[in-house]
Amino acid sequence: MRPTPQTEQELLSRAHELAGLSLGELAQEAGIITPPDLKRDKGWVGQLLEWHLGATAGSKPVPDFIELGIELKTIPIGYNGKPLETTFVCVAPLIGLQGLNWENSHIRHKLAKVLWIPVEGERDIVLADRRVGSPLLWSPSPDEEQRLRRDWEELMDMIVLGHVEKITARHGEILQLRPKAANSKALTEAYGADGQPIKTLPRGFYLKTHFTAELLERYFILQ
DNA sequence: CTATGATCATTG
DNA sequence: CAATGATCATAG
Repeated sequence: MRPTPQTEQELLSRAHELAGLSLGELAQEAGIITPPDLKRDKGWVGQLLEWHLGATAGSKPVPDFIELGIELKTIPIGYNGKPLETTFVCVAPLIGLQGLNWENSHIRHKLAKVLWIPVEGERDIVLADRRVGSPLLWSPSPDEEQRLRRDWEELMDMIVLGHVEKITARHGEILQLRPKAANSKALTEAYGADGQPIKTLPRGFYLKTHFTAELLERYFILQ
C-alpha cells in the first residue's frame, strides 16, 4: 500500500486526488485484479481505497488511521445520489455490559471522525467502471450525536434486559441492530429474558441510509 | 469464535 | 423497489 499520511491535510488531499477515478484504474495501480462483481468480494472496494490512502489498521480493532484517529468508510451511491446500502459500524456487545455507557462505547469512538468516500454502487455499472466521488471528513454534530446516543441507549437497554431477539432493524431512528455473521449458524452468547445465557446471532450496529444520505446532502449543500 | 471490509437477495 | 435479515472473504 501507499505510505501512511502523516496529517489530516495530507490524507484529505490524497483522498481528493482519487475523486473521479474508476475502480479499475485504482486496481491497476495497486496491482490488484478487479473481480467480476462483489458477490464474493464484498469488502473489495473498501480494501482498495485503504490501499490507496495508506490505511494501517488491517483487521485490528482500531481506527484505520491510528495517528489521526480517523475511520475510513466507503459508501455505495445510486443514480439518485443517495446511499444504496446501510453502513456497518461495529459489532454490538451482548454480554459483560456492566459499566458500559455511551461515553465509553466502541461505537462512539468509531464514529468520532469518519472519512466518507462515496463510490458509484449501481449493480448495472461494471465494477471496474464505477467512479470514486469526493471525500467528506465528518464528525457528528451535537444533534447527530444525541440521536445516535438515544438509539444506542434504547438498543442496549433491550440487550441488557435479555430482549436482544425482540430487536428488529426497525428499532432506532438512525442506528439499527442487525445480524453480522458469516451465516445463520454462527452463534454467540447473550442474555436471555430470564437473565440466563442464550446463544444468538452476533449483531452489528448499522447507520440507516436516510441518515448517511443526510450527511452527504449537508456536505454538498455547503459546497 | 471475533475482528476487519461490506453487499447480497428475499420479502413486504 | 427499498429495507430487513442473511451472507461472503480473510486474518488471527
